[in-house]
Amino acid sequence: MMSLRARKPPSAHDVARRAGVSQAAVSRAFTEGASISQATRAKVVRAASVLGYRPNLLARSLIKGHSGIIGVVMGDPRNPFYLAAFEALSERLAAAGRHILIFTGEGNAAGDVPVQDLLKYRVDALLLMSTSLSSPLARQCHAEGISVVFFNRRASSAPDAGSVTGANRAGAQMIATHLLTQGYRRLAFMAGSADSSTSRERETGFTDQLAAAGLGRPMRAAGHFQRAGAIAATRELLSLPAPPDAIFCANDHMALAAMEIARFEFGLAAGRGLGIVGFDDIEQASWPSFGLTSYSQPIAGMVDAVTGLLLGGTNAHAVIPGNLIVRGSTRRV
Amino acid sequence: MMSLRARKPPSAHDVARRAGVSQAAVSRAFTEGASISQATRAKVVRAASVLGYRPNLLARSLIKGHSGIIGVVMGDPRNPFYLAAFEALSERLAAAGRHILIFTGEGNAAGDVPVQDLLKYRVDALLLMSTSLSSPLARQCHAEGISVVFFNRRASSAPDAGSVTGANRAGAQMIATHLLTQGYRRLAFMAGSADSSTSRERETGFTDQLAAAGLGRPMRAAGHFQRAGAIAATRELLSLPAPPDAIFCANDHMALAAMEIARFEFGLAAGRGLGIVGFDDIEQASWPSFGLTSYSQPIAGMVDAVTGLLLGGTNAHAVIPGNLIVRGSTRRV
DNA sequence: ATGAAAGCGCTAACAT
DNA sequence: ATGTTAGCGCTTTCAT
Repeated sequence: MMSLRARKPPSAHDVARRAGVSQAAVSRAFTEGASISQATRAKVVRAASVLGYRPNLLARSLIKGHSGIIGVVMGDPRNPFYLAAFEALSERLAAAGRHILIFTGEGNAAGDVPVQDLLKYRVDALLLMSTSLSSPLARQCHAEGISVVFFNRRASSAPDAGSVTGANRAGAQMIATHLLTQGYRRLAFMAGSADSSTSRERETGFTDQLAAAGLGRPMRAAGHFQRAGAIAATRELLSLPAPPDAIFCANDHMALAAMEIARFEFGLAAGRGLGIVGFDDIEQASWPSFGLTSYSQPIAGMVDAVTGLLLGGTNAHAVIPGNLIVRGSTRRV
Repeated sequence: MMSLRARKPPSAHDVARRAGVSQAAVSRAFTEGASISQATRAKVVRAASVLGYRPNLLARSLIKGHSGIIGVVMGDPRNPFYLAAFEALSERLAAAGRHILIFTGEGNAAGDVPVQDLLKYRVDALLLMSTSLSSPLARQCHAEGISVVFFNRRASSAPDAGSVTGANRAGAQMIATHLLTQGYRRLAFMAGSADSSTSRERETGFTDQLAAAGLGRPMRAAGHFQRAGAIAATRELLSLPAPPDAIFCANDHMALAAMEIARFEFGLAAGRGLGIVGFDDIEQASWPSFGLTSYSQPIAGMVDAVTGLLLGGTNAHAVIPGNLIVRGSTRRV
C-alpha cells in the first residue's frame, strides 16, 4: 500500500481554478437561489464533477452557525420501541437535511466524556431517548442555545427542555378498566425505573383508576424496563402466597418477558391463566407467540412532534394519544 | 425566556481575553502534552469553565484533516443482530474518541441524497451494515481516501473496501451436518437476498455439505432477510406436496418467523414436527418461546475487527468464527 | 453577475 | 513558555 494518508478531497479553490472562476463563484454555484449566471454555474458544476468536489459541510457550519447535526442519546437500544422510533426519526430528519450523531449506552451520564463530546460537535439540537441523564446536560445546552427534547419522558428538573410522550395516564386508565371488565381482580403493576416519569405516570393512572373502581392498591414489583429485571419481577409476583391474576407491565419489553416466565415457569396460559398487558405496542406484541394486549404509542405521530420541536427550537410538551389494542393475553375465554 | 435567539457559544478568543492570554494559549491548554506552564493552563481552565467554553471540534477538524466522525449506513435496524452489533460498535468507538453519524433505511442507495451528505461531512471512515449499496459509494470514498468497511457482507465489486464477516461457509456446513445427524432428511434452505454474499456463502456451505453426504439439492425459498418475506417463504415451503422436515434459514430474524408460522399455522412443533435452524444467535433465539438452534456470530469479536479496520484504514477481510448453538428447534426427541 | 477580501474557531509553524 | 501569523474550506459583505 502506497499511501496510508488519503489525498485531501478537492476544495472550492481547486474547482475555481479549474473552471477559471473565483472561489466565491463556486460557493454560489452550490447555493440555492444565489445570483449567478447559468453559464458560470455550468462551468463550475462540470469542473466540480470532474474533480469529485463536494462542499465541506464542516467548514460551512463554522460560518452558518449551525451544523445540521442532531445529537441523539439513546440509553437502551435493546427496547424495540426506541429502536423503531429511532429509525423513523432518522429518516424524517434525513428528509429535512439533518443527520444524527448518536450516543448509546446507559452509562452515559451528563458528566461522561462521550456526551460532552456531543456539545463539542456543535449539534443543533439534542434528543434524549430513554436515558437517565437530564438536568445538568439540559441546562448546559440551553445555555449554549441548543434545544433539548425528551422522548417518551419528561423531566421536571429541566424546565427549558421540550418533550414528547404518549398518553401515559389515559392509557393506563383504559388498561385498568379493560382488566376489570375482563374480570381480573387481583391486579399487579410492574414498574419501570423509579426515576422515570413515564413509569410513574402509568402507575398513577392505573392505581387511580382502580381506586375509582373501589379497589385497593395493586401489588407491585419493579422491572427497571429491562428484560432481566422483568423476569425477576414476574417470578416475585407469581411466587406470592396470593399471586395476581393479571399484571400490567410498564412497557411491552418487560411484558414479553413476563409472558414467557408465566408460561414456561409457572405454566400459566396467556389470558386465562394470567392476564398480561404492556405499553407501546411494539411489533413483537402482535407476533402469534405473544398476542400481547397493549396501549399503542403512535410512533409516526411522536416522531412528527419530535421533529417539530427539534427543528423549531420550541420547548413545548406534546402528548400523543394512542389506542388500546386488545389481544389474547387478556382474554379470559 | 428573554432570548429566543441562541447566543453563540464562547470561542477560544473569548476565553483568551478573559484569562489575559493569547488565543493560542487557550488552544494549548486543551491539547494533551502541549508546551504550556501550569500557571497559564490554570488561568485558561478557570476562564473556560466560567464561560462554559468547549473547543469546537468542527473547526478543529478543518485543520486536522479528520473529523472523528465515522459514518454508518444501516439498512435494516429491525434485525436484532445489526442492532446489537451497532450498539457494541458505538460504545467501542466512543471509547476511542470517535462518534457515529448514522444513516438508516434500506432505500439508501449510493446515489441517494442522504448518503451523499455523508461524504460532505468528511467522515473519517465508512461502515456499511446490511445494505445493498456498495461499489459506486465505495469507489467514491476510496478516491477521497476514506476507508470503507463492510459488516457481515463482502463486496467483490469493491476491491478497496475491507470487510468483517462470520464464518458463513463453515457455520453452514456444521448446520448441515447437525441436521443430518439429528435424522432430518428432507431439507430446505431459506435464502436472504440474492445479491447478498452472506446468503450465498451460507447457501453454498449448506448445499455443498449435503452433497458431500450424498444428498441432492435442498428445497429453496427466498425470505429476503425480512420477516414478511420469511413468513411467505415458510408458507411456500410447508405447502409443498412433499414439504421439508427441516429448514435452515439464512438468519435468525427469518428463522423466528418461520418457527411461528410452522407452529401456529401448520401445527408443527419445534424440533419434532419441523427442524429449524438460524444464523447469528441473536438474543431472542434463546428465549423460551423459541429455543432456536443457531450458529453464533460473536459480536464482540466482529466489532473489534471492525474497529480495527475503521481506525487503521486497512482493507483486510476478517472472518470471525462462531459456534453451533443447539437448542430445542432441532431436537427430534 | 462576479471577484476581492474578511472572517467563522481553531491549530501549527514560526518567532521570541 | 508564550505570542504572532498564517491558513483549514467555506459564506458573505462589499466593490465593481
